[in-house]
Amino acid sequence: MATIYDVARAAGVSPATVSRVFNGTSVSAEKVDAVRAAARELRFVPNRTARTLRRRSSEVIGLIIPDIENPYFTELARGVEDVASEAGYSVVLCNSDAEPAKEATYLGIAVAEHMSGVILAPASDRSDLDAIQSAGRPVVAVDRHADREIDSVVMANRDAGYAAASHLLRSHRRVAYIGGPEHIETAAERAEGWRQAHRDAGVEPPGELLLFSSFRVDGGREAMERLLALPDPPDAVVAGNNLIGVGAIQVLSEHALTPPRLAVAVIGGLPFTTLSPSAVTVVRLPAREMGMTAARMLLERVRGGDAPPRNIVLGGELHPASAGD
Amino acid sequence: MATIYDVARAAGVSPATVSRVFNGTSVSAEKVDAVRAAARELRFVPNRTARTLRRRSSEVIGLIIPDIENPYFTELARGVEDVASEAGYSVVLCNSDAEPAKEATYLGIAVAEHMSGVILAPASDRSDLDAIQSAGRPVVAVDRHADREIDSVVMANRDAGYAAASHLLRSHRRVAYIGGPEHIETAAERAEGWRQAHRDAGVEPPGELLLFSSFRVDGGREAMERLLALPDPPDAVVAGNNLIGVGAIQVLSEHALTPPRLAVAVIGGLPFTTLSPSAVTVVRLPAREMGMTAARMLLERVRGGDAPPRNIVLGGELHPASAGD
DNA sequence: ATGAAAGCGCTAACAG
DNA sequence: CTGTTAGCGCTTTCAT
Repeated sequence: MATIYDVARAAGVSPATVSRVFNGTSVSAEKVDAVRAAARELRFVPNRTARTLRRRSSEVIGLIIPDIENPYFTELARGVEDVASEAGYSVVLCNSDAEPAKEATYLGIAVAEHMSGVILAPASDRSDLDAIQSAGRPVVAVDRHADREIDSVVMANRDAGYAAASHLLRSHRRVAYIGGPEHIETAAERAEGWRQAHRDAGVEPPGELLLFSSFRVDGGREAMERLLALPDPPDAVVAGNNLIGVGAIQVLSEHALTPPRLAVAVIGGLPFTTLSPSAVTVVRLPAREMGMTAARMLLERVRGGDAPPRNIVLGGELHPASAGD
Repeated sequence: MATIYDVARAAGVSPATVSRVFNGTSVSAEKVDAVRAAARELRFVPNRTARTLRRRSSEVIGLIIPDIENPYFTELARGVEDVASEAGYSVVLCNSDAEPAKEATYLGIAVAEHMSGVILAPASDRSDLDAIQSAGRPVVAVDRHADREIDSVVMANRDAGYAAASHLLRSHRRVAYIGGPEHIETAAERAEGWRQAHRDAGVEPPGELLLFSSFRVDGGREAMERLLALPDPPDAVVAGNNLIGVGAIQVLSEHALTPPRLAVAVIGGLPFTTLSPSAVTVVRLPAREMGMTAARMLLERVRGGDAPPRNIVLGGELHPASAGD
């Protein structure tokens, strides 16, 4: 492990000059060459840890998401990564499992490792951002808002719920909604869209068709079973996210009600659906774009931007479309 | 950002003692208490960067995978993470996109950041491990072998291909295979299992039914289209991985051949399938276990284990089962 | 058991 | 443009 001292000696310059060469400050051409040659010769790799310690900041940004196995979040991660690596930042992906405790651990790591900033999909509405904020590290919230005034980028959840429900209401009488936990903002907002679509269609939202579950496959399964067991079951259903959609459709298939036998609209993409594209309606959520936007906002803050916090809502024009992602 | 010096002053001890308290070496009970109190008071968080610089090793392990959006790899990541965090290590997830150049970049970051070690799903058969190995950092290969003698854990790919094909051959005449790129070891081995199953069934493997494509959804789609266009199309197909399976089934659905109309066996889980569980045969690959095993092996090396490199093959007894993950 | 002191490798004033 | 120097915050001998 060669250091800048080794390189400096080999190139006949001072360590500072070596550092300058690797940081793009002005050095005479000949010395640059000498340093580069020596560095190559010695297989010199700058020690990032030392640099981070000195600079008190590293070129990595943290991304904390609640479920690394949910394609929605990996797509988001993709977006973050693309923008970040373009700008020379690495991103480290942390899985909070939707547990505030794990989230707190990772937030702690972020400050202890001097990460430049964090993009956080909050696990609860009470994320403790005190430590990281007082360390001066910017945080941007994605998917859900944090409990304080920080940059955030979220989906037009209400619109998505509205689009899905009103699409189904055009040709169906009893349109159910299966959402995530009611206390999660995204679930509540999408449900509100569902309600509004009913009202705008001149119908009172049927309370027994509104189910809050979990944003996971088993949540969708269990809720769908309950809906089918109703005395007067729905003839259409809005799935509050991709995984709920998967679970609901699985149950329908098991009951020989594979869509479009019973109509389904899913909020969020179905990247690995094996259904024919026309069978299910999808209201796509631009997760990748959300990641890219969040990354850009974060980098702006990292570079010292101090505009007032902005809240960006993505997907103003949500079109129900066929499945297939 | 309090430092150990601040804590030391507040607690009336030396910085060394504070360090000892946080590293579990012997310190008298009263000083421990004083230090802990002061640390809490000052909201002290040990600076990991400084520790890493001094110790020349950090408690993070790198995990480099070719496709973060493939559930197979996120499941693997889950396994790694569970074992690692249990042992007090964080894992940073890096997406090589199956590009050797990106892989090389991340390998470089791993040494520059003093990561304890790396778990690598090689993007090619010529990963350059010189730098990281000469830095003394252990590497364990997962999913595919590296081009040199290091610990590795892979799937019983041949068996998986064999199990899938022989299952289908019990009730079908023309069983195709769609695999990833032929030069990728996993693809080649699974194909070999498919061939062997034919021979054991007393049939010559039909060359026109063996297609090498890409390990992605579009690869599966395109190959399935080609198979259906054959003069004598197959009546069953083995998908070489989960994404190929998704693509193939999508195409089948579009041609009104939804499984089990045309029989499909998929190598690897179908976590988000929306098919009824009995429609598709799945030969499950224990990705999570692979991650856990790799993490354990890596940690052993990190702790100084110097046994000769081991090669672990997972899933000796692969049972074809119904879909649904 | 505890403290003093010397760095880990790099960067950023500050001179020159 | 270039070199000297002083740390970043922590761990770890080496004494005591």
